[in-house]
Amino acid sequence: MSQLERKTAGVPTLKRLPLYLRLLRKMKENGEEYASGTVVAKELGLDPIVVRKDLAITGAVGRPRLGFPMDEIIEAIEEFLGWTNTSDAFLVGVGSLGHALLGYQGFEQHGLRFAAAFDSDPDVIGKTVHGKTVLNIDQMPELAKRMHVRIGILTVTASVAQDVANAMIEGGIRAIWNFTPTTLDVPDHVILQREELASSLAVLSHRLLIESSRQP
Amino acid sequence: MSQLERKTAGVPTLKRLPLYLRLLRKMKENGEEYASGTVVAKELGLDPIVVRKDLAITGAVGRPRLGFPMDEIIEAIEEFLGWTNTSDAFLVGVGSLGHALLGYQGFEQHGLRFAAAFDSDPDVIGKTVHGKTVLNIDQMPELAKRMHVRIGILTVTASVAQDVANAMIEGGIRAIWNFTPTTLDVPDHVILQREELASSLAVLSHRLLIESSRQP
DNA sequence: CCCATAAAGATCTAATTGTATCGATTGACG
DNA sequence: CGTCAATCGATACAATTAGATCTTTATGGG
Ligand SMILES: NC(=O)c1ccc[n+]([C@@H]2O[C@H](COP(=O)([O-])OP(=O)(O)OC[C@H]3O[C@@H](n4cnc5c(N)ncnc54)[C@H](O)[C@@H]3O)[C@@H](O)[C@H]2O)c1
Ligand SMILES: NC(=O)c1ccc[n+]([C@@H]2O[C@H](COP(=O)([O-])OP(=O)(O)OC[C@H]3O[C@@H](n4cnc5c(N)ncnc54)[C@H](O)[C@@H]3O)[C@@H](O)[C@H]2O)c1
Repeated sequence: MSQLERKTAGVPTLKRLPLYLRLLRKMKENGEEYASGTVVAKELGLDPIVVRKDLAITGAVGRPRLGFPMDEIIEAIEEFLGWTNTSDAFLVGVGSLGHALLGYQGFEQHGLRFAAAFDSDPDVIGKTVHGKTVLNIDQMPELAKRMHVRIGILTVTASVAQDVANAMIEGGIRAIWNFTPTTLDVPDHVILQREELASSLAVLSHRLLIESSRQP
Repeated sequence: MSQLERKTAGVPTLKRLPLYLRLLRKMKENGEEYASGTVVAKELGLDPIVVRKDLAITGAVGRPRLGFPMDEIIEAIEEFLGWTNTSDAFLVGVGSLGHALLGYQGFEQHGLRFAAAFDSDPDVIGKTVHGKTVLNIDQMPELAKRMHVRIGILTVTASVAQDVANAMIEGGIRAIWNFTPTTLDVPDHVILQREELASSLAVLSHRLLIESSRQP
């Protein structure tokens, strides 16, 4: 128990932390010096107890009556998520989705920087997209090794997703953020994060169906 | 208990159902007539027991030794999710993300059709994006009412997300799929589904951090 | 200087989800 | 035609997570 340096948190907690972080940064900009779990909870529509427990896991200590010192709590969350030092990532597949992601400014605030983008389409290779020149996919594994890139973002056509994932792993990439609907087969030591739009849609559809049948 | 016609499922189950559906459709194309929970589980890297329980909730009945009849199980999942009749949806905010979503073919297989797209930018209004003409946002509430659209997809600039959501609700929209980082405040009867990229990234980052500290 | 109070922090309980076990059924095969 | 093996389906068990209660602490007002 005690030999583990860094506490490990449950997935629901991890998913809420970025929401706290975003709100806290905004509150800091407004000049607030302390943030209590209570106001954070109210602002985000969550239970105060959940918020307090989530914040506790990051190691931050709050002061009764005041809450958590703004700088400390922000630092603690960033530290806990590993967002203090921005990580380099490769994006592969500069189609419409890849295009959107490359242009999204929000990632830099979450410790992620696009070190390079790759594609296999000759029409796309060499083009500059949102300030990044698109490189040839063939160079990817070699470059990943040289730059010690650990995160790969997959936005290629579904049918080639496994091949590209293999190439990423060959290049030493240790975590793959998979936006394709393909179920990837990877070694144990590689972390997979699937971004499944269909799943979210399923939750929404089902809730809508339940609501509709309740009061038609 | 028994007066509820349709069973309600937990979120994790709902999120897995689309994965089953996609795989089952592919198996059907390959000419398979039955699908057992075991092979589905193996294919998707899940526990067979979980798959069986998930499939059971849809009401489908399987046959020992064979599995579930392909047509029945597919039908049962679609029915359960409300994907048998495609629903019309409005997409608001045809920026880079909205552009990508409009061009995504996958949604039609998940019971969702973009009835129309809207924006406020005069440079975008009137343009045709992936076969859809972009309309003026001012027309949205009125059109939503007339077409009885129940689903709204939010891909506008974060700062105007609440305003646009209000307009959607004014138009009678009952479920909002929110791709912006804004925490929306909506009446109880409106269903909110937030698509939070930062949350997924947090899970990935944290796992990477844990892995790295385990074997550096 | 003390008291009322808001908020953190610890401990417990309940619900949800995942995991395991066991029997029942049915088609395949010898 | 009978045995076998695979699979469903139900039930029981365990772990995780959400939610609730209670105590402690420190601050700000009187
Ligand atoms: N567009 C969306 O909104 C959306 C939503 C959810 C999921 N997805 C998934 O994301 C993926 C990409 O979607 P998209 O709409 O951007 O498709 P797209 O066709 O626009 O883009 C795919 C890109 O991948 C590139 N590519 C193909 N093979 C490659 C290879 N071997 N190496 C490198 N690059 C290669 C293509 O050149 C193209 O630029 C798809 O799997 C899709 O299912 C897209
Ligand atoms: N691009 C991404 O990859 C990405 C990822 C995650 C989240 N998001 C979020 O999605 C949203 C859209 O991102 P984007 O990159 O497409 O931004 P964008 O600026 O490219 O697009 C925003 C669009 O919204 C339109 N718009 C602005 N105000 C409007 C209004 N009042 N009514 C109707 N339309 C209006 C703009 O004209 C523009 O076309 C943002 O909130 C962003 O934070 C984007």
